[in-house]
Order: sequence, then structure tokens, then C-alpha cells
Amino acid sequence: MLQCEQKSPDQISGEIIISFPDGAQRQFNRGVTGFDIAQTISPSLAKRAIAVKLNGHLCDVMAPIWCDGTIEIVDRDHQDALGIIRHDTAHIMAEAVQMLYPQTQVTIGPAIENGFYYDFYRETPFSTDDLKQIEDKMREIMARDEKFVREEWERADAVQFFRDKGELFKVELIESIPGDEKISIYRQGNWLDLCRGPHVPSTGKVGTAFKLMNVAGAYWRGDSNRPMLQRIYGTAWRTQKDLDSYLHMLEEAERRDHRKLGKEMGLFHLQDEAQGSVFWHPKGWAIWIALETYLRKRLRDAGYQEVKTPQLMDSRFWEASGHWGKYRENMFVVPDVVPNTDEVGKIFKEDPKKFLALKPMNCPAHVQIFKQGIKSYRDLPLRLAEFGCCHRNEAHGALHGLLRVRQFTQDDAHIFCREDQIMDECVKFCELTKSIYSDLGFENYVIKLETRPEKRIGSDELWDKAEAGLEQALQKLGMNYTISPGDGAFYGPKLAFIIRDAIGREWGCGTIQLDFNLPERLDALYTAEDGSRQRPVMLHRAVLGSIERWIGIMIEHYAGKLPLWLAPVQVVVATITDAANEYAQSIVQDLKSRGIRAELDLRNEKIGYKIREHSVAKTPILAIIGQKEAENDQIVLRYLSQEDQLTLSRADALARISADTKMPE
RNA sequence: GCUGCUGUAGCUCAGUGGUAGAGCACUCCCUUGGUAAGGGAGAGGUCGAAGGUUCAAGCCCUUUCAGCAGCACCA
Repeated sequence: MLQCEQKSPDQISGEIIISFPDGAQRQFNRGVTGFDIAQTISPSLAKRAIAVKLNGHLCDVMAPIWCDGTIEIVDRDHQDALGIIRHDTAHIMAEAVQMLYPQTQVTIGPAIENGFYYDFYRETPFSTDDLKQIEDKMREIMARDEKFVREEWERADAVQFFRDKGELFKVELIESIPGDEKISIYRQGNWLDLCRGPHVPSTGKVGTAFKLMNVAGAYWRGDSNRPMLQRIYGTAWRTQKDLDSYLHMLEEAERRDHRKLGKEMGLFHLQDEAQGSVFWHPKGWAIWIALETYLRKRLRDAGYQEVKTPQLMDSRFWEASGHWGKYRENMFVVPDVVPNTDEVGKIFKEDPKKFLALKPMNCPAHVQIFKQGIKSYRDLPLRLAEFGCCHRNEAHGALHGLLRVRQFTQDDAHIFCREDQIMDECVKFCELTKSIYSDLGFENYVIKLETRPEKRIGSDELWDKAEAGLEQALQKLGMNYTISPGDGAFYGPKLAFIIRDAIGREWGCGTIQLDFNLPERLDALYTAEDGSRQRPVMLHRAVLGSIERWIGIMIEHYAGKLPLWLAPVQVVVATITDAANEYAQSIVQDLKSRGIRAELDLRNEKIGYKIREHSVAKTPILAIIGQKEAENDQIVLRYLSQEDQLTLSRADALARISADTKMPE
């Protein structure tokens, strides 16, 4: 955020022309403040103003304006207000912390999505108990209603000042500010901090709808080789109501946590001996199979052929693909030696001469399939799909339920095609992805174009061509996208599809990656129309990304209440009395023979108890069977979260359940 | 991997140096009950692991493993 644009000091008199958002223009004396201007509109607006936006730049209400421009008065309801409020709150927190813990050094404290943080350097870590005290102190500072005052200092003075105070991190920050920028300081009462601004007029205007959330470690300047700082996270909002609804959203996210629901619903578990790999239980695996069956159909319809490739391959293979050089730290490597069976001694009798690695990606293996026999231009585009089980040696701290695992299955495919087919294949992929996301209940997503990273293979000319290719496909589809520089894979640029879930969180899932490098490295060729040998282009693509992760996301998106066709148990047939057992059994048989996932509950419990238990377990359909139904060949259906129940003939009920549990076409 | 926090019954958790607890789940018995918890009884724990302090450790100390949050990594 920049301070007000300023002209040179010789232009301090005369008049300037200020335009307003409604198009009106008025003249003011040079050096007028945003507050003065707001005052001329209405005193109440001036009172409400927390900043002004001049020519698109936010500045303090009290900053003098030296040049012509368009002005917006920023009040609490303005879209930029929250960022300012959060940044102010961070400053107030920093003062509170230094009042309570004088040995603490301040570093940086920006506004972030949903709140703010401030990183401190202190020998003793903060505890969550400290947060309450800090909050109380912050409320005192707000009650004092100190003015935020901006000052501009000479660089040397600022360095001297902070060095004398022992604020060595601030000194480093000042020294890293480009030479032509002013050093601005904000003062609030006796406390001050290096800051670009802007700030609200005074600490009393920040508002008290804030809460300190948690404490965590964070590296100075995000560098794992530099000191670990103590970061305090807080959240701040315009109103108490907004704060409450944010806290409620967090509770909702916790309630939906797939690790918790997965346990409750008996879907899967994780255990120490297999960190980062999933034990799928029958019910969780039922979801997997339903999803995979659906994807197989979609892939087949889209012209893909399914393959399966080896799990363990020689290191020479990975050297050729480039993974050994660029990706090895993420791979599991196994020595190709017979283990020692003696109870004592070394695990291996001899030092290994050869190594095998578990595949972290499927791409090089698919190239091998492409290379078998001679391919013609008539074979292109050749689309090879695999539900490929990959292993990646992720850092312990990175593992997280199903969302970040070490063994995962990609809905992977590689399209081998000519350069002139790239556009068409990208377009087809984007359309397929959109349709699958829609079937699975994700209508909102954004696309990012991720370009060349620092660690990469291939010439700059190839990268230029690849990045341009993806961008053209997007433009042809008329899809909105943003560019994310340096985030591409080491072999090529990519499009990333980022979905938004039911409570607004974003997840990167689908991807299509353009690759001119691997076909060359692994020497893939086809025979062109003129008989010459040509390199195919390779498109790496996945719709869901990792199936494990996707199921985790779906559990949270649906809070466990998956669409009927994906539900692990679709119907529970529950009896009211033993007299109906035989009839109930025959219904379950009928359901199962129609491919419906049905269970039978004959337990000696009252029907109210059974209904409650299966409802809590999120069973979408309950079939209630009493003596009456057994006698009349009927079934009572009760759908989850619907009050009404339906009494249907057996045939009608079965037909209805079949229709409701059908997989999308 | 780094920083902090946590680790007690299948699950959720209580237990601040002196004989391990609750609710739910589980097993058995009674009950055959018509739409979100019927009643009774029982079983279940090397208190994450190893070492130490102490007459005495779930509790204090050290080491270690794992989980959680964030960072870094990754997509």
C-alpha cells in the first residue's frame, strides 16, 4: 500500500482538481487532506472515514494531497477497509506484545486472508495462555484512542534508531528497502513501527471485532536456513457479527474434517507403521470403487485407453527420465540386493550396486508403452490413462490425513499428439474436467497458468512454445485464468484447476501439463505423413489429481453426506420386529442383486434407536420394515434429512431406489 | 525437516506425587417395541516408548516415537 502521491516541494501552493466516483469534480487548495474533502461532503462521512483512495492508492485520511486525482473515501464498508483494519490490529498487537514482554523484537505483521499475523523474535515462545493477556492489552490500547501519526525519516536515522533499540530485524528490513523509497514510521502514542501505511486515524477506530487465534513458528523471511520466529495469528473484522460468523465457519470446517468423519463413518484409518499411506475399510473402499467406475466410463467415452505400469523401476530408468536428478529427494529408493536373513548383522549382506525406485509419477512408464512398436501419425492423439499408484517421500510435517499422503493414486493420463493437435486436446480436457467436476458437485473453480520454475529441464525456446500453447487454448475456450509465474513442473508449464468447496476453501486438483522435453529425453517418435520420424508432444493430465485427496475433499465438501451414487452404504433395511426378519432379508437380497450397497439391521433395538443411529451415520435411505409391510409386500422409505416417509409397494420402492442411486451418465 | 502444543479404555475426554475414572461404543440378559437414544448386568487400560528423580510417577526430569497447528516443502 502506497502513501499519497506527492509532487516536489515547490508545488505546495495553488489549487488541485479532485474527481469523485460519481464523476463530479471540485477544486481544493494544494495540500488539502482526505479528511477535509470528506468534511465538505458531510461531517458524518469525515467521521466515518478510515482512509482515502487517491488514484487507486490507499492513503491516510490526514495525508496532504498535492496533485489532481480521483478520490474515494474509504469507510468501514469499503472493500479495502478490512485489509487496513487487519493491518492496524497487527500493529496494536505488536505494541501490546512489547509492553508485556519487553525483550521481544518485532519483525513484520501484514494483513492476510481472514486476518493478520505478526512475527516476533523472542527466546521464550508464546503460549496460548499469553494470548488472552495480549488481547486485553490490545483492548486497552484501543480504548486509549491514540492517533496513528505518519513520519518520514532519513534512512540513517531510522537504522540508528532501531539498532539502538536492539531491533535488528527492523534494521535488516530498512536496509532492504530500495534506496529511492522514503522510510516511513507510524507512531501510536509512545510506540512506533516501521510501516508503509496507511492506517486508520486512531487506535479507537480500528474496532474490537478481533481475536487472537494461535501461535506458530515461522522462518524469518520464509527461509528455512534463517531464525525461527514466533508468529501470532489473529483475525479481525468490520463488526462483531462478521467475527462471529467467521468463527462459526471455522467450527463448521472442524465439524467437516475428513479425518474425524472418516473415523466416525468407518471409511479408513491411518497408523504409525504406514505413515502417509491409507488403510481403506470396506465402506471407504466402496466410495473409491464407485468413483473409479464412474471415471473409467468417462475416460473410455473420451477416447482414453487404460493401462497399468510397474511400481518399482531401476534407477537408470529414472536417470533417463530426469527424475533421478531433479526429483530424487522425493523418491523412495530401494537397494536391489537380497536381504540378509541372519537375525543379527547388517540388513544387506553386500553393498548394493543397483537401486530401484518406487514410481513418483507415471509419465516415463507411459512413454515406454508408446515406444513399443512403431507409431504412426494415424495413432495420434494416443491417450493412455492409468489409475497410477505413486509414492512420494513427503516430509513428516507435510502429511495430513488423506489430503497429503505418501502413497496415492492419480487419475493420470498422458496424451501423445502432434503440435497442431495440442489446442484441440487442451480444449477437450478442459471440457471433460468441467463436466466431471459438475457431476461430482463442484461448480466453482478457477484456472491458473503456471510457468517455468527455476529448477527445470529443456531449452528456453521449448518453454516459450509450451507456455504459449497453453495460453492459446485458454483464450480459444474463453476461460478466465490468472498467471502464476515459476510454479510449473520441471518438465513443462501447466494449467491448474482450483476448485472451491462448500465452505469457500480452495483446492488445487485438475491439471494439464504441456511437455516437449520428456519425449525427447526418452526418445519417443512417430512416423509422419511424409514418412519422416517426428517427436510427439506429451500432455500430462489429471482431473481429480489424487483419488485419496479427492475423497478427502469430497467428505469435507459434503460434510459426509455424499451424493447417493457415491454413498458407502446407500440403504439400510431396518426391522421393527423379529416377525419381519425374513421379509427384510429378502429385500436386502433384491437390493444387492441390483448392485445397490445395502445393509440389514435386525438388532433387538427399538425402531427410534435404529433410525437415530443410521441418521447420525448419514445413511441416505432407510427402509423400515414391520409386520404390516411384511404382510402387504410393502416398503417404507425414509430419506436422510427429510421428515416425510413413503410407503411403497416392494416393486415401486426397488425401482425408486435404483433410480436414485444411479451413477451420472 | 523446523517451532510450539498434545499423547490415559475402540471413540470423546476427566484425573497436579499415594490402590486408574466418566459418557458413548462392545458382550450378555429382560423387553417385540411403528419413526432421532427402552431397562439391567458385564467385560475392557504396561496411562505412546525407553531411561532417570523419589519410600512412592499417568502426574516431575531426559531422550525418543507419533499426532495436531503453523512454517518450509509440495500440488
